[in-house]
Amino acid sequence: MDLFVSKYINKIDKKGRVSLPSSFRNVLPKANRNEIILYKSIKTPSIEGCGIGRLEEIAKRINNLDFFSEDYDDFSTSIFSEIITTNIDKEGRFLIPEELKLYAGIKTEAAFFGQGHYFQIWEPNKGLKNTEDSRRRLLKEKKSLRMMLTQQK
Amino acid sequence: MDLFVSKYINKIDKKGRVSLPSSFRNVLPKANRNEIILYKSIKTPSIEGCGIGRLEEIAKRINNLDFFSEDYDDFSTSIFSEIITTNIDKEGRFLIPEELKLYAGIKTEAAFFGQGHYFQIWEPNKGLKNTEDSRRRLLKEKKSLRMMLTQQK
DNA sequence: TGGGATTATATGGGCGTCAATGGGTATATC
DNA sequence: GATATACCCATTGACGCCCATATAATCCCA
Repeated sequence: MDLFVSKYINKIDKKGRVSLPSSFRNVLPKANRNEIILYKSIKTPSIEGCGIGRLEEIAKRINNLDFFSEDYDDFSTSIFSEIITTNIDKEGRFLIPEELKLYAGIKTEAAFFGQGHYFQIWEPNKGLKNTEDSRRRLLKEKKSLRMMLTQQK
Repeated sequence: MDLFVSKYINKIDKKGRVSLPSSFRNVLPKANRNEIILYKSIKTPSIEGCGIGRLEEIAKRINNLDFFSEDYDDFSTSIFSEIITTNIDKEGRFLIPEELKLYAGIKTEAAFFGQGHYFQIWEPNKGLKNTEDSRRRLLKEKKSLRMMLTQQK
């Protein structure tokens, strides 16, 4: 499985360490299994994360923008300076930077939600509520959801 | 990781020394890990820096501008003639030239912002405000910051 | 197939190393 | 000699590495 799926709630210890769920670790490429990137989610009070391979793709994309445009600086600043790389120790744990914990309201526990090619980290209660809300919103759009799920090809 | 990412705020001591963040030092090629170049940012009151290897890349960027335009001379002059090389000591610290400190309004603390292939040094408050402004511009103009971050391939 | 043995995961804690910072002193530049 | 800069050493706190334990999952064999 090469996608981040399922959800897990792990504890943050006194040193601030938290285990990246084992199944998430296995999604990371063997070459860079000890480093991930984290950044503030744009739409929600949560942290998003993924392997560093993605960072190179992002860099490439930004490089294609006009270097002397204002957009270039805006993207470059909003992305590169806001992305945080963090190391995963031998036991599969990492540190969530204080600023990101504040942003997500995380204190003693972190809820990991697989999102396919990336994952989100939430304060557990907020995360669960967000899941319910998402589902509720989807069901309201019953028709389109059914189409999406059952449509062939 | 071969990109400048994240942000750090370091102190400038009485002698004017400031630590280049460890993760930034690691981006510099092992061959020239004790030397960086600094220059005034064209668009913002900040200092930009990178390894000396990037000089060629900067030259290329400028060359892509219309040679006969006013911009060409302006960029060429304001960047190349203003580039300053500075050495990094054994502890990873360097001196920010007085002229550049003045330009950026830096006094006792320097904020380092990763920008991918280069980095910026700001007076901390100005730098943080700039980050907010950048993000606000992107979101308001619906430029797809989210796409940039999550898009596949 | 049941139950003990082995392995993996999440978690806790000790300790050495490194990064950031401060300061003394030698060397150099003028 | 005065100022600036590089090298050396010291301190502090954070982080990485190592080891240990508990619980859960898996395996293995009679």
